[in-house]
Amino acid sequence: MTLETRLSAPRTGDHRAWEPLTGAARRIALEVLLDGPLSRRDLSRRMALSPGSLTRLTRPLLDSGLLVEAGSVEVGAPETAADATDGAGTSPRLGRPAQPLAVVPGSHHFIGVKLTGDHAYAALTDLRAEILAADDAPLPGHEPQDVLDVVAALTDRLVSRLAALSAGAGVTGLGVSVGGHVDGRSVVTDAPHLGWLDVPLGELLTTRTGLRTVVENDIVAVTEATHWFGEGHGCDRFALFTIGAGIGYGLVVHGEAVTSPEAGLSLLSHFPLDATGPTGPCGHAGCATAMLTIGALVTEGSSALGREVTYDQLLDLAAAGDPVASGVVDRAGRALGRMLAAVANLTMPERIVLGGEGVRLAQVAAAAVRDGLHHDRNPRTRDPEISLQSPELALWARGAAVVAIQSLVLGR
Amino acid sequence: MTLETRLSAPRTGDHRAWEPLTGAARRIALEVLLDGPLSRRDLSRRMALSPGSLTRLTRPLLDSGLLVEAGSVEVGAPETAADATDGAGTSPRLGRPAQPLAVVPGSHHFIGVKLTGDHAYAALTDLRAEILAADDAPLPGHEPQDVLDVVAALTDRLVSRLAALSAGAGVTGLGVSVGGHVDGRSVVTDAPHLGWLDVPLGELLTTRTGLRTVVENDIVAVTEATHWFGEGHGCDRFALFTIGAGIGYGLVVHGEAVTSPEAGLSLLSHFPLDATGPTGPCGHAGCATAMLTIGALVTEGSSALGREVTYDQLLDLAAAGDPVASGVVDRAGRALGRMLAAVANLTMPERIVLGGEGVRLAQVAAAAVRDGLHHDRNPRTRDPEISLQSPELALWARGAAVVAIQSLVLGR
DNA sequence: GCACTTAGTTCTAGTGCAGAACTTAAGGCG
DNA sequence: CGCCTTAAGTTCTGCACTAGAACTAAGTGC
Repeated sequence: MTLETRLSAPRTGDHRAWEPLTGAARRIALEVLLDGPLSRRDLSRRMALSPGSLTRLTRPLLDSGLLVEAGSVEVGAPETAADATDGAGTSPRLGRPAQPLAVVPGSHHFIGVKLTGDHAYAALTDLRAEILAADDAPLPGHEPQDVLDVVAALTDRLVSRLAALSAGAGVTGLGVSVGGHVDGRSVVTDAPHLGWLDVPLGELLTTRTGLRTVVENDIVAVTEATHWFGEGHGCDRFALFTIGAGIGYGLVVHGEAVTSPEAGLSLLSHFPLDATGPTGPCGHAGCATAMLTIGALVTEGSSALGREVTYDQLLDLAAAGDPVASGVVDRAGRALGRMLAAVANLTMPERIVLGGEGVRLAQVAAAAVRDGLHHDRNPRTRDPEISLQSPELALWARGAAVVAIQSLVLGR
Repeated sequence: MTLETRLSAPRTGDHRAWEPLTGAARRIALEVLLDGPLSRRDLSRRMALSPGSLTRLTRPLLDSGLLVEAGSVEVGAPETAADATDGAGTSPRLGRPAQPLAVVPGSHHFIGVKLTGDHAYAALTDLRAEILAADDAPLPGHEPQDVLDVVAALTDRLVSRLAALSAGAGVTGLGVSVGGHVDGRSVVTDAPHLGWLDVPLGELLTTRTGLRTVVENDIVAVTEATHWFGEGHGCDRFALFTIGAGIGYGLVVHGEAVTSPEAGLSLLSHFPLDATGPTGPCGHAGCATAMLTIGALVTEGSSALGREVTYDQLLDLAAAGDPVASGVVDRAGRALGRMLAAVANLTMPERIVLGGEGVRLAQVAAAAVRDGLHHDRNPRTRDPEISLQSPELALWARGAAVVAIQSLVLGR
């Protein structure tokens, strides 16, 4: 160990900065990373540690460049950060002002790649999962070798982009997400869209790119991103429901994502929502796929209107009051509401986050969604908070990057 | 502290035995309580502690009489316990034999009371939640005073029974469960069946009985009992679904019960299961209440058969092959299957535990339940394990006792 | 300027853990 | 029968981390 320490020069931002962290120091870094600038006093309260311990524990974190005292530094938006902290606290503005600690987002960088059946979407992020650059490429084939080539090429390009943005900075980790089942954040045991069974993608990419690589199911990855840095932040229990080409569903309970072997199986695709609804390709009448996916709505809308419309055109028409389009959209909205009622009844979340490329449905058909939600809910309940996520595709790649961030920060 | 130690004579089974426990010692006691006899070696592996620490930490637990070395003692079934441990391990039967540690179940006793709108059911249990005696009494009224009187009378009677069973033993804690919402395991904020709003039942009973008292929602309490000592034991994620006069639903995720403010609201009562089903008192067609409760099935069965039948008679007829009874029962079984599919799809449990007085439906209509389950499940999924719980009413009171046990063991 | 309040630091004593060496209790084997 | 092997459990020592007290720092209000 002493040998290794001597050999590797302690550069600022070196990813080794995390590794020797003891339990308490790790937790401090994690708290500050997730909950923005926090003073030592805040931390001592949160973690039930004495003030003295905080001085001792934070010093190496500051020395290593992972944290800074946000009061005296210009990272990102200095005043905003300071204001937020001051305003948020019990701020009697008395006594010595607190010295909030913040992570230096640029101290580490990560790359996330989301794989679909025919394309790879990549994003470069900082330690707080802010997207600095994005890129994508088609997959020439489904052989693991094809995918390795594409991911390596995307990674190379983003590494160069990062070098251009800030000289000397390197990438700490790579995260890859894929539809299907992933074991131990490393082995793709079953990915139907790629036709893969037991491909050790993590290992293959670690040797190919030289980056510490983790792999996770795509919806689990987005759920983690939503939990750590997104609309589910600070929530002990929330559900993520995405609408797009398909239906996605992720669950966080007790501050931790549920990662069952079934988490990647698109369990809600055939959830029954409207017995009188159209029948999807699966043969189920009025199932979630037939009622809510973009494809289903485009088909329904085009047939009802007597002409081909895109998803956005359909929603625009409904928003403008077109009765035919509204009929189609409201019916879907009502089905969405009943879906959310089922989620709320069975998982009791504090919040439900809606996302995916088709999330605009929830805005346009907001009243119908509420209707459907209340129809299947006990009137004594309070509605869960409902947050909408941006429909950007880059969020899927960001999810993969967050898994890489977690791997570093949690040390596993 | 030294003073206090000197003042309180260290009696065996004194409930103070738990209180000075430090974090690690508490966890050891908890592991041994929940996972039966464990050797120090087992514990050191589970808790990532050195063998030396185990010696140090277990000594006071043995001295206080909370634990015993199960190899040299006759508690309950000595040979069975020893065999189980030996058989379970990697048992190469080489080297020094492990000395399993076990809790002394009789070192503490608890009373649990379940309140309904018109009755109180009480149970006396040991530290492992085994029921030693049961009792019950009608409630003369809904005033808190009426309920206090009944609970105090039942408690007195069970304390006497305990004294008769084992001289000198006392009761460590009292748990009370009630349908409705309970705050902080103490205050009944809303109990519709009793017409209560914000009754500080925990405090009232603590002063009235002199026992450390905790209060919890009834279904949460049964869920905790199932989790710690019942069919959900050892499960990281499971759902409990009870069929009786109403529908009950509890959820454990990441080894912890979900206790949202909504957990006691009977959220699944109106869950839609069969659009063509009968309409319940709530006005929903084919909701869980209308399809699955004992009352609904008795009504359906009696009307279909043209004569009054009891629940058990209906199930007997169906089991014997009566086509009319089978029609009613299978339809309910199928609805139950679809209910379980929804639970499985949305919460991804390892196991679903079925309980309640009407649980026999799941046995008699097993094939229909499987049908309904598969109808709404992705064929790539594996069925969750399904366990049946005894339909005994005493389990509800046991649940209340378990909450009292938890209060002591977890120190909150 | 001075008291007051709260944040953060320094120092010391004590706790609790790991790790190594040792003891104990079995089976295997010549 | 005695010795070796294996694995569980114990004892002891050093170390890492923590709490707590006393102290310093940096502001506000009078």
